[in-house]
Amino acid sequence: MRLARPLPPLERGRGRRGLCGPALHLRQLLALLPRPRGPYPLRLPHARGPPRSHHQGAVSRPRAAASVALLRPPPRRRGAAGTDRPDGGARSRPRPLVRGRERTLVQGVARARALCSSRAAAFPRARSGPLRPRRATQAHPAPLRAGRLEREGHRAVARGAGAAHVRLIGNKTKLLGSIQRFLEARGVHGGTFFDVFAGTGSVGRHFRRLGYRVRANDLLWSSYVRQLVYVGCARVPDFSGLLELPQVRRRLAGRRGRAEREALGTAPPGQEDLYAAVAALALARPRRGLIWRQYAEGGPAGRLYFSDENGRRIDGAHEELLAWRRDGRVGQDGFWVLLASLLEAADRVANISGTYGAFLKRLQESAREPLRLRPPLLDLRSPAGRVYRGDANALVRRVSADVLYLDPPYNQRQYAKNYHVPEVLAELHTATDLRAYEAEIYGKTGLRRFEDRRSEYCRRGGRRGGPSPCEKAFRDLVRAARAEHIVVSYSEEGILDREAIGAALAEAAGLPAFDFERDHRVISHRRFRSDRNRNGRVYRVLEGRAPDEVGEWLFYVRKPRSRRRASA
DNA sequence: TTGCCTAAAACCGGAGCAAA
DNA sequence: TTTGCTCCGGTTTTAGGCAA
Repeated sequence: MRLARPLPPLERGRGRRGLCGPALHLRQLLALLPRPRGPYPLRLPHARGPPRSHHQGAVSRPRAAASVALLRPPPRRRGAAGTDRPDGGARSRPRPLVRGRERTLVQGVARARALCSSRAAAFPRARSGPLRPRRATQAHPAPLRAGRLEREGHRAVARGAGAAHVRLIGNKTKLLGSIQRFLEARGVHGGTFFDVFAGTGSVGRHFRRLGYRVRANDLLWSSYVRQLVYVGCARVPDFSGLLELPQVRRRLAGRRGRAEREALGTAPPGQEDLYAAVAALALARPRRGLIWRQYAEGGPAGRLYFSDENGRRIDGAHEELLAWRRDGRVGQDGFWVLLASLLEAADRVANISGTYGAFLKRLQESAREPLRLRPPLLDLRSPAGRVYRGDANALVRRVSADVLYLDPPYNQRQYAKNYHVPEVLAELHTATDLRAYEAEIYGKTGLRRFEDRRSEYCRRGGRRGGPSPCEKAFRDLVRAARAEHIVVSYSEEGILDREAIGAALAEAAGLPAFDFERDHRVISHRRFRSDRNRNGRVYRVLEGRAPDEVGEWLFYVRKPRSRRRASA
């Protein structure tokens, strides 16, 4: 595992991004499922934002509206699921919409018609069973869907033995294939790929599988730990020192140990020790530690993020893992792998409804399930990447790359505070004074201040017509970037508007203006909406779009060598 | 077709800040 | 001092996935 040198203390401000998703509920880890390629991008949740007065577009409105109308699915017959809903059958699949040079309008229309007419065949209902691999280079991009996993998502995975699982937040898009094609259409086929707001790291892992040398960064510990494992891990850590401990051997040889090991399934060649280590950790003696006290049922804080038993088991496993590291029984690599396994297991039994912004008042069924650790699915065939945990704007000045991928936060939610529980679990090993650390936990939901993990990209601000903190940070980042190819993924509903992003990229590349026709794409999908229409509430409908339709933007710019030197 | 379960965005109230 | 806006913390709802 190649670990980048830890960064100096983080300055307050720019470049923060939580799990981006996305997501601890960790936006994530699907890219490591056993398939060679496949677009499974994940996004962060939206926050409410002020209405946009108009839909800024590089394509004329009549043309866009025509495209949207043609891409709308045919009306569904009554009797099908959801057809009598006031939203007119919201269960219909989202409609892919790609504009621009890779597909002409005529081609797009023809494809849209084909898609609509063959929708049922193209997107059969998900069902359990073997998952079919999907190539990222397939002719049709995967449909985008709001806030849901595809078949390979958590439910299916959770049922499969030994598979990595994580509930995702905000994964409203499936963009990996689109990003890959977007780059390939511009002649980019390899080199170093820097995902500076990595979140779950799904994009970085995807490009790692394609042979890129990936650099991944995020500010959150919970994201960092996973990326050390899924992006930075080059080989299976050595657990021989742990497995020769008499108590560990006894534990694994016992009835529960054998059952636990069996439940994990067959280990891939060379990973038998990893599976045994995970089983040993899963059987750690439960303890009443910080997680139980602060976040579990029965704990004195009264926060219902975990059941009583799971809270104690998380504490027991965490404390045992720390002891193993302290005694030299596991090395740093092994520590990260086991910690990632624990983080994912805890996430699966968290009593929440998507984010950790609030716990549910009663334990939901999944939270009553016993904590189950699973070995992370390591990608050992692709080149290992480097992982950072730091300020994006500072880091792009230090780390050069062929491709810089930017997927900054685009809403006003600070992710550290929406995913504080996994963040606490992930960073707890860094606390030198546990009592002082615990004393800083406050509020109904057990937040920590996380001042060092606030992101300028979540700040709208900018009254009186001036640029927002978000826009300032973005302009600074692309100006300072030391990369030839810059790709930006951003939500249509985000803080930045299209013109601001284009202007910043043009300025960074020394262009008079950004060429939206050539280097900008919109991928359309359906917005997830949990609220019904009530009390006269009016939901924003973007101009030229169907109700609940929202787009994901892709931007590209090539930075000439002179600008890269100048910005360094 | 039914019904359970989950996701994740919206709601709401309050604090803080800057302009008028 | 008032007004209007952003930001934050806490909570809930329900569309849609999925299994039976």
